[in-house]
Amino acid sequence: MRQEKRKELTREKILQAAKQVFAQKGYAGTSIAEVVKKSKLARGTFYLHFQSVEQVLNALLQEIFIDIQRYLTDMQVEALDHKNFKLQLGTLAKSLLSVFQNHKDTVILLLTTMNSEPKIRTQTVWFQELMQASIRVMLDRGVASGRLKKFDTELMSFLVSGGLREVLSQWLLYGRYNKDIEAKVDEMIGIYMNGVELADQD
Amino acid sequence: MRQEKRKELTREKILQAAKQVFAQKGYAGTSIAEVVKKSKLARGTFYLHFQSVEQVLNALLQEIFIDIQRYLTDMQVEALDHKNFKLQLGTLAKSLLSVFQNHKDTVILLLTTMNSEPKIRTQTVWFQELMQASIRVMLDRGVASGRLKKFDTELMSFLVSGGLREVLSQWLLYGRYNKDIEAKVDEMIGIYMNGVELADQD
Amino acid sequence: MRQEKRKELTREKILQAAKQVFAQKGYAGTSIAEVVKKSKLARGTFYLHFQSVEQVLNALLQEIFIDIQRYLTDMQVEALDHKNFKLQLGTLAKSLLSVFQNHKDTVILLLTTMNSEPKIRTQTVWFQELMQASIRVMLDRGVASGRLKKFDTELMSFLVSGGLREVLSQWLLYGRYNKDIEAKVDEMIGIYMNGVELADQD
Amino acid sequence: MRQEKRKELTREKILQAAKQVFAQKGYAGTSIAEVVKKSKLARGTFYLHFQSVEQVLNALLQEIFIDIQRYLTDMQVEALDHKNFKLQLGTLAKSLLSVFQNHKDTVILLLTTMNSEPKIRTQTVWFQELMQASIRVMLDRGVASGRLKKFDTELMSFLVSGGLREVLSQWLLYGRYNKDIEAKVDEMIGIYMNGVELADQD
DNA sequence: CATGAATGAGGATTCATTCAT
DNA sequence: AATGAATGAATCCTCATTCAT
Repeated sequence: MRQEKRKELTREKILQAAKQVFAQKGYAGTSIAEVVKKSKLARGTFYLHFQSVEQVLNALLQEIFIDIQRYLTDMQVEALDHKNFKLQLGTLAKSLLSVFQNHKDTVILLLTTMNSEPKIRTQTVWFQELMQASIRVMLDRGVASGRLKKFDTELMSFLVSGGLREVLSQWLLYGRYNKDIEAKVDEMIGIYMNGVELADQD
Repeated sequence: MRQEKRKELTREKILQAAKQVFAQKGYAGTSIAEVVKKSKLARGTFYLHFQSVEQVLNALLQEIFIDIQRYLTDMQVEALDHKNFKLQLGTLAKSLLSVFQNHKDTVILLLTTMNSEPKIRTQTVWFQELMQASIRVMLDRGVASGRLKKFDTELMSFLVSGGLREVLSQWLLYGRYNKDIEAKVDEMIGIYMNGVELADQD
Repeated sequence: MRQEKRKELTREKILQAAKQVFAQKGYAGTSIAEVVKKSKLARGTFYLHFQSVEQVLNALLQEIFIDIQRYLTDMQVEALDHKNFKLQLGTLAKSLLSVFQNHKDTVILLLTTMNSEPKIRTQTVWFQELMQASIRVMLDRGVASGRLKKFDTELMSFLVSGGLREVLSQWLLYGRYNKDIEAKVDEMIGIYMNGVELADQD
Repeated sequence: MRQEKRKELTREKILQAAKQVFAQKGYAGTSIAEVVKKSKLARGTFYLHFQSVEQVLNALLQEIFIDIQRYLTDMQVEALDHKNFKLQLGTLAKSLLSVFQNHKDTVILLLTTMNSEPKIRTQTVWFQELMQASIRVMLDRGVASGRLKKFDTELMSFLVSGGLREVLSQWLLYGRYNKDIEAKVDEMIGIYMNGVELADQD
């Protein structure tokens, strides 16, 4: 019983060490050797828990996956039941932000590995697809309920997920919007909802 | 003179070989050894032209850089001189697309290396920043001239560049929109200009 | 008492697992790790019974050693007491064969480890030496009793043991003589006794 | 041109180093690391010439293969053309011995790897098969020409090759017959030809 | 007695880089 | 300018062995 605990602890040490090395050198620049060194465990111990750096990355991403999925699922379900569409949207977006902030290191890892090397891509596409699917479902419901114009919701899901990703990068990677990120969310929603063109235009 | 020509030719062989290996294994998975092997040149020859894989990547990106910059500069300069704002925008966007298509392999390389490992990031941020700056300048002029609402043009530049990147990825990486990419561009502009919300909403 | 039984059972599990791995990968290719894995016991348990793969090999060979020795001893003792030398020889050889067949896996192990790597050689020479000594004793008695020509019985013991080993290999390793092995034994005796040359030769 | 020479020299260094390590530790006990160490070359250099210890073994065995094959082929061709069968046989056997003596180290290697681990076996069976086939052809011709009795020549080829191998082992591995090996060859032929049983036996 | 997590030495393999030709 | 053999550092990975439970 105690032994299992110890094993779990060692595994956690590896994950934490990997997270640090990933942050420093990036995923591609991370060797098992370095993770081992940072973890202060023996070389062989690594292989008792993982078979490759890839598997460690997976384990780290999995941690965030569940949280994200829960929030996105909630968004879909509730999104349509209320009158104030935009307000609702803002609330949900902000709670999603808090998930990201709780897993800040992992999200950075996700942002920097997404869409990169072919080998890694497979491990991160689920995130993109989950985001896009969630957004699209919301949009489809918006269209069906008459709140939104009829337009290509798939294209829109790409625009929104791409925009979100970029803003997220600016926030977590480059430290922009550190304080007023929530205000920016409302502004984003405004832009997507009503556009940037002045109405009295030809 | 003959020798210079020969040297240039060898350099080109390396670049072409590297492009192929990048496409197959991704940037991080590419070793000098493999580029050399694909180029059918001698190991030592590589070092007469480049000092690292990183430099090869740079050389490849540089090729596209000039073209992109020219187009973006054109966009800025001309964007305001005409009445039909949206039409103008579409035209410019489409010509930018053709640049991307001409350098398809390199753009894919750019898409998969952007925002990734710290070491590589430095070599690709210029692209993002150039795009965002260009977009922002256009938006600022639009605001100044009264065509666009007053809003955070920096935020908008992030949204647009992120959205564009995602659509570009879907197009070049995953083969979506292979035929109707131009139609989609107009749709994107429509969304950003007028939003997706139906006007008569409470 | 219960515990001793249990211990013996565990030891047997290890031996059986090792036998299988030996058959698959050969002695040199066998690691403790693999034996442990096949035995489904814990890594540490192995060391309670053996200290190395070498010791396991020894234990396996020992099993066959006693049986072989008994038969060979019998051969020596009885070989001279009867008139019909060749018939007697055949009978003894065939009973030896049945010993080999009962320990088929172990004999294969013996055949493939004999005369190989220096470290292993020491564990298998006893077999060769036992065989050769037994044969030689028989031959010496044959010479002494006037049944056999006077010749180098040591050399002959090498020829016979070598020949036997090869036929054994063909039988157990390569599946030849699966059915008529006993007939072949008589043929072998005939050859060694009377040679292959036609008598009326110059 | 000079460079090729150098490469060949390095290859030879590796082969010589390997030969020494094989002799000391046996094939199975030989690691690339040790061969490299003994050769005083860099670790990476090994891989420019061979991919595994197995390949080195092959290269060493190949050297002897050609010589052996030539002698054995000669034996077959000439064996029947002369009257004095036994004398002829002795002469050929002795010249084969000189081949073995010239490649003493490699023959020892061959003797200790033959019939051993499955992986290695494939690389040495050719030797056994070549020997047995050569012997059998000779025997078949002897039978056909009426010099030899009608018997199972395949079985006999096993007996002779096995016997030879054992005598060879005694000679090269254990240092027996260092001086009178040639006399022993004649004795062996005598035994195989005429048997050991005294003629006036029932 | 049995377990299995942890260890770290050692061997395999790759790779960027140098240098004599 | 081009070649490619050689280098050795760095990484990957396995294995025998220990030890607390």
